[in-house]
Amino acid sequence: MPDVGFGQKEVFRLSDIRVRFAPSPTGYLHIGGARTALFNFLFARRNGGAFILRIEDTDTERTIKDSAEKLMEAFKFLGLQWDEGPIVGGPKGPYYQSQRQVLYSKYADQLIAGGKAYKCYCTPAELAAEREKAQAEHKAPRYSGRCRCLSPEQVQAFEAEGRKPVVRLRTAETGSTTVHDIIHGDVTFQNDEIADFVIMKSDGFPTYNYACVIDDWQMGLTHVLRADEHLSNTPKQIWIYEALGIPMPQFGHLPMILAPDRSKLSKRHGAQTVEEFQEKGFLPQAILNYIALLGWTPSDATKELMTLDEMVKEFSLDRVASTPAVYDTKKMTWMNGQYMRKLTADELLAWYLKFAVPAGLGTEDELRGRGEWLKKAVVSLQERSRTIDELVESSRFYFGLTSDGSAYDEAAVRKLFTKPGISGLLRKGASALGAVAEWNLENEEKAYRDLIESEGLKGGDLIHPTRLALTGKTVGPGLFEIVDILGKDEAVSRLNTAASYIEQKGLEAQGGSQ
RNA sequence: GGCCCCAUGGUCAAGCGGUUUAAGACACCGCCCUUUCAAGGCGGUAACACGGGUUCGAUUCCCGUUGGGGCCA
Repeated sequence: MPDVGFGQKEVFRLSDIRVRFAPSPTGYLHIGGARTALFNFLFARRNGGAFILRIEDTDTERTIKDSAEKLMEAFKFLGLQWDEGPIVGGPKGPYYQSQRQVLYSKYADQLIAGGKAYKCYCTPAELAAEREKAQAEHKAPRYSGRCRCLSPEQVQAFEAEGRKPVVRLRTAETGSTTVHDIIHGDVTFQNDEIADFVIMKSDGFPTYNYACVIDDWQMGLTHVLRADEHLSNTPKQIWIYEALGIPMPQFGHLPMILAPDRSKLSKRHGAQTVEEFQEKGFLPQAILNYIALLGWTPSDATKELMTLDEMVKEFSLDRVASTPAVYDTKKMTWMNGQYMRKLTADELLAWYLKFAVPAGLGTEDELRGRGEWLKKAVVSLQERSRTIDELVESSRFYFGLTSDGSAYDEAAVRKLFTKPGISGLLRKGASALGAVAEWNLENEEKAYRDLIESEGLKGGDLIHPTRLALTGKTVGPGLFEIVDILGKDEAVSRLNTAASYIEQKGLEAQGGSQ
């Protein structure tokens, strides 16, 4: 690569960079696709280029209704904004392949007229027979090329039979085709493996490889960064570029993201789409940060926590790995926790509200009406939650406990509510709190500490049962924080309720022998 | 089946021929802090798939084997 990297030429090229993400609308956006999109996005932003979104919806059988919209919603959620594509438009549209049919036909006709492609009338049955024969001979299944030179009479005969032709590209039987890949280096394929492949199907729709080339060219792409699974398709695409005599982009095949069982991501692997992680209460910045690290490392590999802006500044293709990565939800969950802790109280509350309403904790208006109180409650759980979902679940006790005792953790009841004298102690706690004149954290804690001292107890002897009485659980925020947020009346009431429950059930007698 | 890609701890991953007694993170296990749980701090267990070369010297380069993945149908 001579004279690259100096002077105006390089500067001009950098600002000219155009990349794309081109999903098929056949389902949700899984994290592999999201990662490919992210790398394209980062590469474009880093170099001041354009990031294009194109929907590859020519395979009408596999296209799932609304999934293009779902896909775009996932992009919106992640904050990956495309510069050209559906909704935003752009100079190279339309950005749905289904609306670009005339282009595919036009250039197919041009290829046929130029002798670079031809119509093939072979039936699926005939092709299957050929393929079986090849397999039996342990050869690559390869089209024989027998429709290459049909006479006008033969064509007429086939047409009369009502056969619908496909269009095949004429390829060479000898020699080789090399992909100059940014990630993998040169990868060479023998031409006899390629054969005359189909570019237009008998139903008039283009094949993936063909439509992809036409669009990548027409949209002026400089780089094609896509998943490794397409590396084997690339020599065919190169043949199309050459047959058309059009400029080729640079290719970069990104390592795949694999499921924990090391196979390709698919439905049976559980949570793996952006939508699913979104529903589980993952933050977009955590998802982005985590998937960025799958196949890429910043120059300081020990600095893992990065904002999108930082990633943009740091991104470079030569730090992209060529090895596939298995994703690990545990690490992503940890990272999500890290990001949750960085949120301001208001941001956290906003996220909380989105999840608390569907979780049945109240209507949006009701929750908003609890304003500052709710914010304090949510913040008290911030350091203890790794997802928004966890945050919401762990907040339930603030809204009330059922009075029949089912709110109390069973194992904890056996351990803490069976101590002789515990109900009386809880009632004393209730009185102590009830007597606090000015309700603030210091006074509440002092009242309780005084009680502990006068009873000759260790702190935990009273604190643990109190936590259980107040929250039904043994884990949670600091006790006095809980007391303070609950408020005097509620705290007193819950303590007395617990005491009554213990008395009614005769729990203390059960623990008497301890 | 043919072709292609890949190979450092359970996972991500640094390393790009000697500076390595092989970073760091997650997970796991201890300890500290502590009213619980988290968070935080400290420490620990754990890896260069195998076999040949090349080289004064290979985790790093080449070949093969094995394993994993993908594409074609």
